[in-house]
Amino acid sequence: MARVSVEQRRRDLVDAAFRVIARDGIGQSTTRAICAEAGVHQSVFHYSFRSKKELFQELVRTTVVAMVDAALLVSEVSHDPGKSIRDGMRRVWAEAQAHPERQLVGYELTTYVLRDPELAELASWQYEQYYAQSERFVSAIESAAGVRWSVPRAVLVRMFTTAIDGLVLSWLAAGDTEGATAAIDAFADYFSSLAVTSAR
Amino acid sequence: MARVSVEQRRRDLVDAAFRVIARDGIGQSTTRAICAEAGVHQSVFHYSFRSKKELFQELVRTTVVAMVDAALLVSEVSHDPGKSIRDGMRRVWAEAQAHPERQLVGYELTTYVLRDPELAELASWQYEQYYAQSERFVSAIESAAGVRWSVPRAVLVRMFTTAIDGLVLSWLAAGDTEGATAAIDAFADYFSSLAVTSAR
DNA sequence: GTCTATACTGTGATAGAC
DNA sequence: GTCTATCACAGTATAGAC
Repeated sequence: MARVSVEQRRRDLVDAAFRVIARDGIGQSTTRAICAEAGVHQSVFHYSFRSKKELFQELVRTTVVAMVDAALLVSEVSHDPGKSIRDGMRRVWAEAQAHPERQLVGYELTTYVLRDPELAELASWQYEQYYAQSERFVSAIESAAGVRWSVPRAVLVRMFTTAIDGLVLSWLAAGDTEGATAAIDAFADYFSSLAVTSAR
Repeated sequence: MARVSVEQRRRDLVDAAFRVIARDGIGQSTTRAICAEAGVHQSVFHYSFRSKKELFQELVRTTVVAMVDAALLVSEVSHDPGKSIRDGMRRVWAEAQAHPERQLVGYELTTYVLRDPELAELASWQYEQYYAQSERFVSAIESAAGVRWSVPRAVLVRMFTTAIDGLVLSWLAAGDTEGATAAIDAFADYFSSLAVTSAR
């Protein structure tokens, strides 16, 4: 094995850990399995990270950032708020369908960190990232379409995020693509109906 | 230890497993921890269940039934559809706040069984139970208030279930009670607005 | 800096004495 | 039916040779 920096080793192991969890689940993400996936000896683990917990902190951060980046393309917002919302939700929905394992990893990491007092703050951080991404999207629509909302923006953001998060989880579990898609569109119609032309 | 039937032993171990997971998380639910919680020796496990997986099958079934039973009291439906929906959502929300560990166990079991091909069908069964319970509630409102809905009933049921499921998960993670409550009420307003007087 | 070897504990599961 | 003892292996972590 080539000599690489500790920083690179840590990135390699975090990437390997994600692949192991995506493929086999968080219950199988042992230090041995992660090192095997990264192609290094198991003892490499403990001079790259002080503990398994330390790797998981980095793993949650990088995974959530990757999920958020993949989710919403604010650039695709138009003057039509209804179309923007529907397109945005469908885009996120298509992304989730394209990478279901990544979504499942997200839920596994949430429940995992909630069980460890030292990691639990990562769960709230994770959902704050989701809300922030939704808020950027909602704000972009406000600007592009010149609208406000008939509910507080924070409430809309919460409902928007919840609708997607809840539908993806239920779709992973129940596997009912048509029902989930119908619900996505119905939610999009509702959120669109909350837009009111801004009095200027 | 008193001699008890194998059926009783299985029930005891399933109950103990639930308590272990509720307290310490699914990652700590080893056969040893479960037997210690039940007050029996570890070797008791394997003449009550053929494997750990067999216990988990029973655990998922009993836990989901208990969650569904605790959720919605259909009896409290009135002639006012808006009030019925808001009260129903608040009741489920209060139940979730009263027993957050039980909710978390629900999410842990979902992701757990999704990772095991032999157990994965339990995840779809779980969400079918949720939908069925929501559907009973929606149907009760239809009858009591004499209304229909401006979207297909199945779509309303899906949105209703998703709103609660998603809000509980985000509340467990982010811990924002006020925000979640505001979103609950906003969703309730929306679902109420879907009621239309039945043409008879 | 890297890897081998290994410590030590925890894991599901089983055999066999009582 | 119950319990002790134990298996075979997987878990995190470390010491020390190179």
